[in-house]
Parts: sequence; C-alpha cells; structure tokens
Amino acid sequence: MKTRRPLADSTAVHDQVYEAIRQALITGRIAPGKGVSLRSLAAELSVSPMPVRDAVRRLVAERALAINPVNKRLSVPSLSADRLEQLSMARLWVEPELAARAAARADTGLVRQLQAIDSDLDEALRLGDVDRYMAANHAFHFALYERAGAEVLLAMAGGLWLQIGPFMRVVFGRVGADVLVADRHAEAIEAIRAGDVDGARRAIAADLSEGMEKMRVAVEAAL
Amino acid sequence: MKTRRPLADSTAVHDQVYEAIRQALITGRIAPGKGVSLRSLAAELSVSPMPVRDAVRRLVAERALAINPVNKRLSVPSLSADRLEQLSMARLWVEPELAARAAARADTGLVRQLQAIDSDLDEALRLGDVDRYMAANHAFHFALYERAGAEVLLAMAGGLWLQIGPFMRVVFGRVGADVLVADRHAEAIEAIRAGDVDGARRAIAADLSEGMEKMRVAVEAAL
DNA sequence: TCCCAATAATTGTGATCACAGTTTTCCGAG
DNA sequence: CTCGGAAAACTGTGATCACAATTATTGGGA
Repeated sequence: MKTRRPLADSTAVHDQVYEAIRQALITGRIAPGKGVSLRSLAAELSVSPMPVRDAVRRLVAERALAINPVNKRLSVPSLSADRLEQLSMARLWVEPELAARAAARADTGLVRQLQAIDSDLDEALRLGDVDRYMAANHAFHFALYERAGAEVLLAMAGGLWLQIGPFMRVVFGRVGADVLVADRHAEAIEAIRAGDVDGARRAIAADLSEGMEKMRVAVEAAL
Repeated sequence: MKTRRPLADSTAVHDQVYEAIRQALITGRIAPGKGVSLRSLAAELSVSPMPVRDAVRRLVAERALAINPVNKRLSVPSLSADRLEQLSMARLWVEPELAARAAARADTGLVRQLQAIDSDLDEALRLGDVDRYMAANHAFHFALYERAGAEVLLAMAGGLWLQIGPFMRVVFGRVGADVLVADRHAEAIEAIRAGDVDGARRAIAADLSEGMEKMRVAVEAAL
C-alpha cells in the first residue's frame, strides 16, 4: 500500500500504532509473555514496519514491552509477584500525591466530570462490561490526575498504569469484574468537593491499595 | 560510509547513540532549550539518521528530550522550577526506598565498592573535576541502587536522573563543584555497613534533599 | 534601512531494500 | 516413529530515498 499521508497536523501513524498496541496491551489482547515482532504487528495493523518500529521503541522505553537482550526479540513482559509489588509501591506514592494536588485545584466542573465518569463506571460494572469498566476507571483516575498540573508526575503515573495493564486483565479473567465493585471513588469525589486535600489523598490511596491487593492475590494464585 | 556492522553480539549502534546523547544531555554539552535534529545529531556522531531516530524515540519517551507537538521538532527540555520540584519529590521517594532495600541485601563487597567510588569522588572534588565528580556521584548512587534488586524502581530512578541531568550542570556552572562538598555518602556507607536499613534510607534522603535544595536555589537564581 | 515575497535548505515521517543472525520447518536416514 | 541437519522463513537493524511541511535565506523594491 503506497498511500501517503497528505497532512501533518493529523496525528502521525506511529502515534496511532502506539495507541493501538498500548490498548492491546492494557486490555490483554496480547498475552503476557507472548512474543511479538515488528512485521507481524505491522501486518496486523496494515501499516509498514517503520511506524511500528517507532511505536515499539517507545513502548520498550516505557517498559510496556520487553526486549530479549541476547536475541533482541520482542515480547510482552511476564507477570511476576516481584514486579507487581514494585509497581504497587510506586503507584501508591505517585497517585495519591497527584490526587492531593488535584484536590487543591479542583472546581465544581471537575467534580461533575468525575461524577459522570463514575456513574458510567457503575453502569459498566452492573452490565459486567469489563472493557468499558477498565476504560472508565482509567478515565476517572486520569481526569483527576490531570488537574494536578504536574506533568512529570502525571507521566510517571501513565507509565505505571501501562505496566500494570496486563495484570488487571489477569484479575478480571480470573475472578470477573464483580469483585471490584467496592471502590473508593465516591469517597474521593466527596473529599474533592469538600476541598479536603488530605481526604482525597487517603481515598485514592485506599482505592489503589485495595485494588492492588486483589491483583496480588490473583497473581499469586495464577503462578 | 557503507561499512556494515558484522556481528550482532556487539551493542547495537542505536544503543551507542543513545548513550552518547544521554551523556551529552547529562553533562550539559547540549544546552537546555536548544533545538536539535536527527540529521545534525547523526552527522555529529558519524552515523546514519536511522539509529539516531531510534535513540531519540527512546529519549523522548524518557522525557530527556522534548518534541514540539505542532511542528514535531526536537529540543532539550527547558529547566523550570516546577519541573525541578516534581523531579525532586519523585527522587526523594524512589531513591531512599532503593537505598533501604539495598542496605537490607548488602555485603562487605558492596561496602568496599562504595568506599572506593566515594574516595574517587572526593578526589574529583578536590581537583575540581566536575565531569569526574558527576560520573562518580552517579556511580555511587547506582552501585547502591542496583543492589536493591528492584528492576522497576531502578528504572524509575534512572529516568529521573536523566531528567535531572541538565539541572545539575546549571548548578555547577553557576557555583562550581566546591559547593557540593558536603554529601552524606560516608553516613550512608556507615549505615549500610552496620546493616541499619532505615539509617541508609535517611542518609540518602538527606543527601538528595540537600543536593536538590542547592539546585532549587541555583535554578531560581538563573530564571 | 526596512520589509516582504520567492527560493533554498532543513526537518520529521514513512517506505523499501539489504543483511546477518536466529528460529522454524521439513524431509530423509536410521 | 524418531531424530538430525539442511533449507526456508522470519527476526531486528541500518541505509537510503521520497515527500510534505516548516524554517532560513536571499534579493529587490520601497
């Protein structure tokens, strides 16, 4: 296919490829431990290997993909209890911090936005729609975090979510989405509405802590 | 130049390019805010644009290089007090944690290694050799952190150092290396030798805290 | 001296090919 | 049926070219 992209203001192909692989990783469409290749990904996405190469470099740098140091082949990082523990600790530091900063800068618009996302999340949960639940959960957290105005920390959080993505799918695959009903989102929203910075921090910390604990149990059972 | 790389066990060209640019960034040979280009970097390093492209993708993902979202041009991220504050907070969480974990797994070999690096560091300081000091300082911290056996956290720390690199050069450029004489390395070594995990955490936290405060002052003065 | 248009140089992006190393496939000997 | 080795397919890497877009330069009219 020799079609050329005519304009530059449109998002570059390698960015679309990045997003496609990222989603496939998070939603578990590419299983952890599985090997992938530039050309196979390119064929699957109907693009040339070139933009895939760019996207993959980025994902490797973000540790969402691993590269075998000896034969240089690509694979999805395997899940390990050790990795999960480190990712949990890191999330448990960064994300409550982002939540606290966001709470300090929140307004009624943010509160309404979070409420809307959370009700969408509840509906997805009620319907048992795992994909929609995961999307809504991601949307909730990052709508909040973005308000913190902390670019560096936000990027760290994004990288951690990307690495944790495959773990989440394992949990859902094992126990189903219904186990995750109990979240602390309402608690967080209430704290944000009240301008309670430290309450928002605690609510998000509790939300994460409980979620990660479920993952820990699921992973331990899976290994 | 059409010379082909004959072997695959040797490090790939794009890795060498990555390391070269990384070093140039950390040591401040490429000034913050300055624009760079694939072809100029390639010419400077006497390689084709291709491996540079790979290395740059990686550096952008690690936020050691920035990419203008409108004209897609590359530049070195500018220093800002806000960015420094976030990087400081992140380092102040990750690195003491790594130090603590390393202290729990330390042996006499590590202690000797750290002592050797630290005496090299002191000599560099005495000679006023900034490059050597920075290399030794990096070596000290990461010789310690690697012992933690925490790959995820170690990678986070590495990324943070890369982002903080340009800031360090500003400090040295302004005040000279002699200001940084007072570090907490001896304190940290002693804690590690004694198996005092929390002491190691505190020593590294103090070391970082003092260093970052100096950077903060320097950056504030520079802006 | 100043300013604006036209040209030239430079930029990131994508496609395609070449190459060497590794992995898989496959077929025939035992 | 099993095993081993040769051939084929596939892998990441690097070079080179094309293209559209942006930036720099230059020249001439006011």
